Amino acid sequence: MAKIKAVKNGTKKDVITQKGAALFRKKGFAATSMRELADNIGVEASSLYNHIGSKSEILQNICFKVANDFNMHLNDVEKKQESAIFRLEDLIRFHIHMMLDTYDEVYVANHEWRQLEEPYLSNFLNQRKTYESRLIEIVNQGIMNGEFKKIHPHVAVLIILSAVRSLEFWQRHKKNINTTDLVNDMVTHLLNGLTK
Amino acid sequence: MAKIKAVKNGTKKDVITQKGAALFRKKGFAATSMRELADNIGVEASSLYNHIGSKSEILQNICFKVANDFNMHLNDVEKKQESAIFRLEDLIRFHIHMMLDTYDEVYVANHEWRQLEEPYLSNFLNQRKTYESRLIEIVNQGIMNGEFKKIHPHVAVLIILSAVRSLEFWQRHKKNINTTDLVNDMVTHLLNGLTK
DNA sequence: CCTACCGATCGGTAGG
DNA sequence: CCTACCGATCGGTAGG
Repeated sequence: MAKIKAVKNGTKKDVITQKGAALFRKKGFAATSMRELADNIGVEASSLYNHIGSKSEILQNICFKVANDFNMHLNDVEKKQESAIFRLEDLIRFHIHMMLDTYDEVYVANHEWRQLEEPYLSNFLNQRKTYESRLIEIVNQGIMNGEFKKIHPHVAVLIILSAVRSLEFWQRHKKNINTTDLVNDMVTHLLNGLTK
Repeated sequence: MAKIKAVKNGTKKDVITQKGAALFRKKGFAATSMRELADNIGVEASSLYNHIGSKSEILQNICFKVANDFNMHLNDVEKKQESAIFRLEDLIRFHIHMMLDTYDEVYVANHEWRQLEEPYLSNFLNQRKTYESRLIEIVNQGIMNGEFKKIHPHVAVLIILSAVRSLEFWQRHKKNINTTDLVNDMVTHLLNGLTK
């Protein structure tokens, strides 16, 4: 039974979304054709439309799934009411975890959101802006507490978010350093430059 | 005379490259049509081909121009034989400067290189890998010197390169913080987390 | 899920 | 630099 659960990838729609994410990451959304995606799955292009409404819809599914995962986790972190440094480390570790475990989806959400159509584009950007503001608020609290250096919280958040995105390049180096070392080194670099 | 120099943007080919960079950044390479680019310049699509050989060639010009600028500057920095921390700060400031001054081109080189065709794709990736290795060597020297903490130099370089890329999101915040503050805060965050 | 097909748009060329 | 046009490919639909 465990085997069946491990093998199945959910509905056909889920398969299309996953294969779509893998192709969109490798070639970009606009440069990937529905025929290519269909080939990759093993059906004709027209058959895809029994499970999804349009090519755009695949991109929407990917982007909003990723946004939702990050928002949900941030909700949890905010509820904890721990120190700012604890919450920030939790968030950094979650970002790294998401990047390593759902690489294609996160990559596509980071790079191809520009190809979303309205109103999805505006909605996505709003969500991202809100997420960023909530991170800034956490850093701000840490500055008030005296946990962090007095730098612009905006700049600190930009650096942290970008640093975790650097794992996009990680595939090449996977062999040389193990994940635990990587996460610890990253947290050290990012936080010890921020904590007093 | 100064006015003429300020107005002219070089050859028509340069205009095409610049307008191309602006459009490729906003919409992506694959999602930008030659008719759109031509409209933007104020000619018919077919007229573009008097100045450039193909759509791909525009992307090549952008990516290799950017790669060259970074390589040339790194050559200068390596010649200086200063402390590792001095050279690293110089490099960080140069990256920030490039990002702020030639935003479209750097953005496109960072995001759309995937759309390059062979042999340009391989060549570009090789250049990037070499550039990264040279930065790692600088950090490594700093660790040997005792200037830097003992973290994986690879991880440090990934964080630094990603952090300077975060300026891609900077446009939105330009009004709130001035550039000098930004650069200083960024250098502080990145280096004080790295220096003993 | 497939065959057959649509109108639109693409990058690019010929010829002046 | 433009008009006129090309073959190829695109996302998507009809109908079974």
